[in-house]
Amino acid sequence: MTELKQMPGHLIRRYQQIAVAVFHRQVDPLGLDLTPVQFAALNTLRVHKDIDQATLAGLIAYDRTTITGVIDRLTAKGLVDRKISPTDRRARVVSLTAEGEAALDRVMPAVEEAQTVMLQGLDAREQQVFMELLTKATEATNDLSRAPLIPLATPEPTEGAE
Amino acid sequence: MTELKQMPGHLIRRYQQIAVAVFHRQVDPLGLDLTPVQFAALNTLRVHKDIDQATLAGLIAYDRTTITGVIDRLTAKGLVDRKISPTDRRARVVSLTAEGEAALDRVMPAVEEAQTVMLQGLDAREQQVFMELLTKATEATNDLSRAPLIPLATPEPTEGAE
DNA sequence: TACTAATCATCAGTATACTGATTATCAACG
DNA sequence: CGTTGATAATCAGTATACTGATGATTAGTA
Repeated sequence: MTELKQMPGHLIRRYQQIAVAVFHRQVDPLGLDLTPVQFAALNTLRVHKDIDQATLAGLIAYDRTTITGVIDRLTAKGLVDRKISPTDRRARVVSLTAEGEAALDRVMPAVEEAQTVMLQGLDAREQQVFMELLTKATEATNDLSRAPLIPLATPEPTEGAE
Repeated sequence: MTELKQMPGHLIRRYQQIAVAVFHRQVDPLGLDLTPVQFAALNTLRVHKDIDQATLAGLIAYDRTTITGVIDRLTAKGLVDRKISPTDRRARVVSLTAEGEAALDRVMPAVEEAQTVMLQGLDAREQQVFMELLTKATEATNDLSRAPLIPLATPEPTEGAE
């Protein structure tokens, strides 16, 4: 496998660059000045209210260091609010502002369209297979990343199945 | 598709981060101080001798701006040589040094192992399907990137095809 | 309680990637 | 030959990502 174009790592890097370009192509015309990472943070904060930065990082597989800057910028834009946790003074609890909520509503359709564009080379069946295999490959190697995905602890741990 | 984990863009970003981590896990112990992008450049320069930076960028789908820094660092390490093109004084012709060649030889097995690790969650059949679909999806969206893959002009242009 | 280990956020430094601008050079054309 | 447009490389500025370190705080424990 000395051929670069046959290496998964190389293809993934290229595809990620394309994903970012497609995101901006869809989102920038809205004039919202959001990046893919910033969108992911906003989207997650709508579902999980009042979580600290470390938890947020785990939910989206960010590096803890990276998220400091991301939240800095989202705060500067007034889209999120960051304050010291009342239960742990080390932690910073992040939450969406009303502006953040509105921005998320506006950007959502564009982001969904971007996902469609990303997969435009594949037919419906291929898209499904691709997403399944990508999910499977990612889950199997999740722990090899410095910033693994860390789901919230589920209240009821299902025995046997994980 | 409001679920982040179902968005191809999000999964691709995660998988790319994993790819980088796996690369370093395999390569760093060799003490070579190479990044995935630097490896791709070296690997391509072995196949294509004496090409300028713009051509190299096209062959690996780099941004022209990015490659300036990459070649800077590879030059500083003594792995590549950069000189003004004898036929076009705007262009810089890049070539592997003997040290670059040796580094590439040393790092190659580690990089190949990294590709295997990346795909460890998939069986042989799934790996093949995944790579095919990833290649197809990437090719279909190549032109949406600021840094598309630009193959070398083939000597014989196939008629009919665009 | 005092000590130690762990955790949260942040900082410093480096390496991709991007946008947009600039300089040097080349190509094309009248 | 001179002007115009395109191209190669680079620079300035911003945003991820990473490594490794630090300060503040919490948790665990003797």
